[in-house]
Amino acid sequence: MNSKFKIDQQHLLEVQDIFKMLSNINRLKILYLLDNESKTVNELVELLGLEQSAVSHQLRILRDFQLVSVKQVGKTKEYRVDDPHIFDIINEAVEHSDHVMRGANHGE
Amino acid sequence: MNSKFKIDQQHLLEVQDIFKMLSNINRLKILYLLDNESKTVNELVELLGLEQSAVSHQLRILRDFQLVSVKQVGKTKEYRVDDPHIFDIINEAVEHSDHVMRGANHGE
DNA sequence: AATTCATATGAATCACTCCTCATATGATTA
DNA sequence: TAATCATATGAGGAGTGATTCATATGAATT
Repeated sequence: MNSKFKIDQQHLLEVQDIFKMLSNINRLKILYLLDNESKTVNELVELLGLEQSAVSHQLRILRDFQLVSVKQVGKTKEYRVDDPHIFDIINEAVEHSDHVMRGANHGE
Repeated sequence: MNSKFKIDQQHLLEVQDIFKMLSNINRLKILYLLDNESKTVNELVELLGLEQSAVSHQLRILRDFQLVSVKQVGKTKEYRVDDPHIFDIINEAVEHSDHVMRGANHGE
């Protein structure tokens, strides 16, 4: 039998969706930019060099996953990361990336 | 400034690729099936209910990421997970999934 | 309330992913 | 070495994702 606990189809689909959501560099950048610091949509647009529309579309996805929260401030909206736990996953991937890079250097 | 260490474009692209690779339920299933236990391609085909070709295509991706290793055994090839560290990422996503589900129940 | 500033959304387009089909490669056995 | 079993690969097509363009909504200011 496998060492890891069995995981059902339902769980796997959720995990797949989380990874899909994280598999876009602009969403990753947005998460980093909004970590512990709120920013408006236009600020993100400037920082990322993307169309305002593109940023809004990505923010909608992050909102759907309840990763960011919004606060209306005057005419603008301030976004920030609402669920810092998401960085636990991202950081594991960063570590894996480092880990693999090290391995590649050794191997060749 | 942000609480998390800055991460450059290069790293972010690698992280994006890792998440892309993980954002497919069949690859996730294959990883679970090959964890601590080697299986042939045909065994995977049977267990997953996919075409042999589809399984081979996914195995190629997992090989490219050096997540699985292959050993020729007679006519068959035995695959197994080569880098169990990948489960650190997957397990974080599983936990996140649970975490979000709990949140949803509380909230509504 | 009309205008302006800020953000959101829908539709269209382009790119990419995954699967299937057909076929190739590669190892074993007759 | 011919045939067979096991796996790999390339091309093609359906579905999905990301971006852009145009426009809508919504709050604040005049």
